Amino acid sequence: MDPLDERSKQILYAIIQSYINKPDPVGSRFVTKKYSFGFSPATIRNIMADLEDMGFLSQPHTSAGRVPTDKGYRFYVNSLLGQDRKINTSGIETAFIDNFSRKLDEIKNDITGMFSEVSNTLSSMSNYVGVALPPKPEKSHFTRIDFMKYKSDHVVAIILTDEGVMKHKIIKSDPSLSQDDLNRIAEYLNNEYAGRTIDDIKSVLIGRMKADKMLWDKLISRAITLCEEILSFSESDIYFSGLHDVMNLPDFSDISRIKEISKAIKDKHTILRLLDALSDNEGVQVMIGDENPVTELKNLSIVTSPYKEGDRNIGLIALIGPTRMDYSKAIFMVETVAGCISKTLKG
Amino acid sequence: MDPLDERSKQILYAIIQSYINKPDPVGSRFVTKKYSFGFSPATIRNIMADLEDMGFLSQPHTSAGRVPTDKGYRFYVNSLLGQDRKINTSGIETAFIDNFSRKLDEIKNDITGMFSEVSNTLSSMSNYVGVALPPKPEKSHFTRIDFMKYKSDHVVAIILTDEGVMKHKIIKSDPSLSQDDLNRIAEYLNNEYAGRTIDDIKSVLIGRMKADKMLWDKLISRAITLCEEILSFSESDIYFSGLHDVMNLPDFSDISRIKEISKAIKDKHTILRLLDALSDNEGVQVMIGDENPVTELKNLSIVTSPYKEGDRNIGLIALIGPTRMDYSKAIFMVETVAGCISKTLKG
DNA sequence: GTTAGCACTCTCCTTGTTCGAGTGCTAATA
DNA sequence: TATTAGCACTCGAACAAGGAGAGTGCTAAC
Repeated sequence: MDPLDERSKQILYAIIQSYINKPDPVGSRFVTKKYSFGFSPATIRNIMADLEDMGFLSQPHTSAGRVPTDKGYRFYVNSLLGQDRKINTSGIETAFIDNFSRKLDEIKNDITGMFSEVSNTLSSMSNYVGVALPPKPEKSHFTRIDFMKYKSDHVVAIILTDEGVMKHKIIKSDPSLSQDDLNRIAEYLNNEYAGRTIDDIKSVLIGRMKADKMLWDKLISRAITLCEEILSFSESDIYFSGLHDVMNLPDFSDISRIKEISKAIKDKHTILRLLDALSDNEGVQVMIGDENPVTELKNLSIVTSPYKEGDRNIGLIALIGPTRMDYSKAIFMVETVAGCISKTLKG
Repeated sequence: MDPLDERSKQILYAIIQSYINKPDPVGSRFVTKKYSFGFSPATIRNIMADLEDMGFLSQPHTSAGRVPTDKGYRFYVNSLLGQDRKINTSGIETAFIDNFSRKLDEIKNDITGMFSEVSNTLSSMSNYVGVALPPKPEKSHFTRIDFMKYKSDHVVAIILTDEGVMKHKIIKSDPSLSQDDLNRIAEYLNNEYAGRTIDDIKSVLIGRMKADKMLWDKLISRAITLCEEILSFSESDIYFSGLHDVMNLPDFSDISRIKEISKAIKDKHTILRLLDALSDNEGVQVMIGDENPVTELKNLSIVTSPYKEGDRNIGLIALIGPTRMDYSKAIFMVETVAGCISKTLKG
């Protein structure tokens, strides 16, 4: 299957690592000097030519060195993912991670603050764009709901979930609903449905509530209308940060590349959909350049990992950067930060 | 006071308008051609040299045309602000404004959505960075508070205000406080303090609550602790948008300029403080380049206007762009959008 | 299979040149 | 006295030419 012999692999690996380290096309002479393979430049040249034929490398122009292709990065990432990543080789200090973990714990009651902190940390540590998707309310366990009357013909609904995710919503409602009525509806919901996921409640239980109608008559029918509106959440939140830092990377010294990435994160919907689709998979995932289904991201790479509550994936974080990404560091960071979040949500 | 004669003013005005329209240094020949003042280029040159001596214009290099200085723009803006702006000269269609106004009305119950819509509209219409500051909760009128017990040792507090701004907060609390206790505290607060501004409650009433202590004994003392924590809001929200669109302006064709503006809006705190300081002033305000107290904004201009609820300024919107801004359009937009918001909040 | 040697290619940088736009100054003009 | 025409001058943008440097592919020798 894999037509690469060991030597070619080592050289390819070395070239990619060197290029990630410094974005200059890598020449045969450089390889022999920097890494002591014990071959002359001419030999390396032959191998490099082969690697180019196989699509792992490419030449910007005839007399330049070689540059990895997406396929080359894929090889590199695959061998990284095959390695044992328990050892921190990313250059990120463990003290920093501990510190971050402690900080998360302090602010875990403020889900907004927590996830903006997460994306900030991701980006500032990596110099790539940090992305954080908070737990989706639909997948969370319903803990409690409360209603408040507001301005006679509106109702404020507040939903609490296990992870502390809270949604509030102001809804126009029948003015004849009194605060007492609302309290009764809330009590009913809290008693009957606590512990279920919102998705459950939405799909299955609204049907059942309709069946309960005989019990509660017209109050319940109003409650149903209310709930249907409340449980239809608008699009999830998503936190980005680090566009500014990314501009300092040599990969984005060209203004059109900045426009590219800024366009990609500008319309959140696209990325949201993409990440949503990934959120059920396990472990770190890497999408390199062209592998990306979204046009706007064809020149970028995404490293992403879900985080868990117990054994359910409930959300996701990611790093977006140039295809010439420090994948080793990015993978380590994303894995570590996801681990911190899972730990915080558990504790 | 003003050493400019009418003729010089007209020429200066024309030069600035031309430069705003197209960022090429304006030469004497061009002025004579484009605007028919009836003088030869030589005469115009003399006047331009005078204007340069007075600091209204500057030359990028000896043989280039002239470019407005900050002082020049200030002259331009002052004469704009002196004009009657009731007439829409900005090229923005009234149909669009009506549409926007209607849209605002639809989503006025969702303060987050509303203000992100505001900043989006500002930016997409102008191609500058749109900024929106939602009403500060501290200045809002307290309408209602509610508490919910959460995970035995936490309390969720929800505060509603007149403008519908709602803050929720999860607070660690004494586990012995029962939901009943919480309800009684809430009832007390709702009865006693509805209608006051949060600032009021914070500064004056917490003192009074302490005096009430005899009445309610230890429950109230707990309530006080709770309230103190609840009413200390974190920094206000601020919505930015349009960094992406700004990149298409010729003023930001240089990457370092993009970094500049992106840095400026990256740390929200600075701009927040700046705008906060302006929010008590009446009407549109323009800060041009150097006039700006914040270093990061020395090369940018800000056009801003407060919006009202009744006759109180409760929040603020702004446009940030290059000093070569279409001030006429920007002023019109900011004024109009602020008007729409005020109208929506009233209705 | 590996290596040395060599001609070749391509980019980057520097230098020189031209062209055009626009200026400032001076002397002539109304 | 204000305005204008004329002219020499300056500067930047655009283009061309040439050399340096890095790296390649190919061939023949080891």
